[in-house]
Amino acid sequence: MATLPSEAEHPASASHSARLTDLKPRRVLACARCQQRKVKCDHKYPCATCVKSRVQCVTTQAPRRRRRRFPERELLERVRRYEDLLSQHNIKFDPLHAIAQSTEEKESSTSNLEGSYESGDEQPGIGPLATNAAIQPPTTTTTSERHRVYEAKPILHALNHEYRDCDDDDSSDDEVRQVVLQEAWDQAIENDTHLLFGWRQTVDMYTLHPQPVQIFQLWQLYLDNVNPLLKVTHTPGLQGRIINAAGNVLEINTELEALMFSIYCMAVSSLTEDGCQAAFAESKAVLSARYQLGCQQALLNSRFQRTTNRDCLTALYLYLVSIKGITTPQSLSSMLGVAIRIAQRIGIHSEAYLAKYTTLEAEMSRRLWWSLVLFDTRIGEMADSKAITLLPSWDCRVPLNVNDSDLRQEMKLRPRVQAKLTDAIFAVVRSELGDFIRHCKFHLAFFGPALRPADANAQRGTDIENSEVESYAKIIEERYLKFCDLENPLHYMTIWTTRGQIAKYQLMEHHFRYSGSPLHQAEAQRDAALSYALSMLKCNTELMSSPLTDGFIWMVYNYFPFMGYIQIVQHLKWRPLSAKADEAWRVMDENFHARRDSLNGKGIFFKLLAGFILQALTAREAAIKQAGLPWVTPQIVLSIRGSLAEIVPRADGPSPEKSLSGIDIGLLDFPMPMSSNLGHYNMGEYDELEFSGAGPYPDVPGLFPQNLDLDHLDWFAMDWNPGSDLSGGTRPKGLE
DNA sequence: GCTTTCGGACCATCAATTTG
DNA sequence: AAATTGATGGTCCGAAAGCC
Repeated sequence: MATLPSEAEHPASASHSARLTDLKPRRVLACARCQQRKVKCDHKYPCATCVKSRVQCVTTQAPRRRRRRFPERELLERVRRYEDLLSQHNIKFDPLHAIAQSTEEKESSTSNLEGSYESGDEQPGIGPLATNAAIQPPTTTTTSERHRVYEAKPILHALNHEYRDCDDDDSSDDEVRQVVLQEAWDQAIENDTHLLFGWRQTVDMYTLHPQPVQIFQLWQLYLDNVNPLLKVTHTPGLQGRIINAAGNVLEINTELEALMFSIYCMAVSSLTEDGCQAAFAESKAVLSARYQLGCQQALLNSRFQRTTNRDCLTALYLYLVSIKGITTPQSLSSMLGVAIRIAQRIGIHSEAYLAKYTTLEAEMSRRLWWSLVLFDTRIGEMADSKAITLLPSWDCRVPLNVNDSDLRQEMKLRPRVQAKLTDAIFAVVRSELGDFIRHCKFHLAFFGPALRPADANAQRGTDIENSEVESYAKIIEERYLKFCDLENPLHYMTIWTTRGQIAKYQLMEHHFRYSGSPLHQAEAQRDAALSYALSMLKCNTELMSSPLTDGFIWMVYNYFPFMGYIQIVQHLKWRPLSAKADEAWRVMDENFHARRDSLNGKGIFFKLLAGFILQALTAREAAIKQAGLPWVTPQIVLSIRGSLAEIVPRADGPSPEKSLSGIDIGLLDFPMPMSSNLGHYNMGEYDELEFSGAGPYPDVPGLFPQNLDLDHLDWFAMDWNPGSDLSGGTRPKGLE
């Protein structure tokens, strides 16, 4: 006999009205895998069957009970047909659909007004290529003269036009041909979607959706915590579609469904563990697993690998952002490569293609492209990717600094940028900074040497006074940051993220000038490098410690000021008692303190960070001993000592080797595997100090017992997100 | 011999309909 | 309003197939 969960266990299973069902938590169904396998499920998380099989258990919830199909729709259809016949034969009658008709007409004439749906479920696809209606004649091209337009010449076009008149440049032929070709491929190869996420499972998608109330909760969280930073969805257009979809999760088109699940994923990932429990009475792990499975399935159903639909690509992008905490940067970077390739196939990287779309579509595509590229760049840094996309090899313009409400479906021309402070300020400023950086000499030297101007090498070092980044920093401050309000969370994020990024780029530019250069760095120049590093940490501390960034903290975790730490520690080793040393220790302490929750006092990354800082500490101890000065323990050392005591139980036996600071050196002794992740980032003269063998303190034997090999340290790959599984010490192997 | 797959029996739920 | 009906949805037994 089938054994359903008892009523006591699942109060919602008692008979009551549908409205009550909506308010009460729905009963827990068999997990997705047991449903699929049709085997008994104990309805726990994880369930016994999944535990036994050692697979991820994904809980599902019963959806609102489907209303019984009402035959009225069929009757109305008949009435409509008979009315049509009456109309055709000029027979007078009282039309039942007078109201409906006028509503439809009104909708079609005003469908482009602000607040109207960008595209309903039943409307044609909204992707740039999915709808011809969205294509504008190229005469309205928005390409400005100051931008060169790069348009890849389609080889098919060239082949077909070889024997035609030069004037006969009918690009519509090409488009038709392209569509026909794609259809042919679609027919020839029915199913290749399993290549990335495996085969589609038989799990019913609607069981993975949350209740409508929760859908709106998640949507609101997304609007509060995610959308202000990424701006890859158009709120006035999307909101209506989500409201519609939430009312009937059984009939959502696959692309919108993927987008909804990716929004759920992002909303959950923007929450703290406690916040998630408070809002949804479930752990982040459980909800994330459910929505990630839903998103994967919806993406598979949308055949995302061959998609031309922007919703689908946006969903893939948001999904990838949301899984950052549970993937290695290497895997994520590979997946982002897929997303970038899809974006390029759609053409959103190119103004020549974007000119063919409506203003709204083109603008949203630009936002998506930039967001994708900037995320790919960061993950590429972490994964030590040799190929990054942030290069001057494409011409998609920076998104306009306009509000969502300034972008309307019917617009023919780009809206005029009037306000400095729009709801897209964060996305715009970081894209502008990215646009500037991708053309910088130092950036090209590190990431795109082949694209560097021929004289760039000669220029290095000779124009020391002429810092590209410094000049641009002033422009950004004048153009945007000075208008920002430090009380406004989004502005606060914009100010400190931008300044932190600029400090990082100044540091990189500094090393571009001096790395391998015959010019010797004066102390003042080294101090400048230190001040950039300190600035990186200070900006990061502002972001980490302010309550204003609570909702945006998921983004802050993406930018650990790794280079800043390296620079500071190197400086402190080189000049342990310099004038700025005390400030450097204080700044590190403040950042460490702000980061403490995310480090959580445990995990391999904490040990790495502690071991790294210990290098500077050891140099300080030696210098103080030598100078005969009194020892004052930096605050950060006390914090590390406290955290270490928590994570490493004191073993009995001979007392371990201790430094002046009281830190057990042995506790931080671990092998250093890992690939060279700083290969592209030369530390300049510090390399000399670090690896020459003699070191800066040749007369102090055994100075660096924990001398971490900075050139082989996987710092970029560290994930400081407390929600990350990786921070628990499960990776990398060999360090546990 | 163990595991997986899946047809379909069985049961719960609840909107619609009927009854009193 | 209560009882009844019947469509729909969820569970999981157990036979059959697959795998080692």
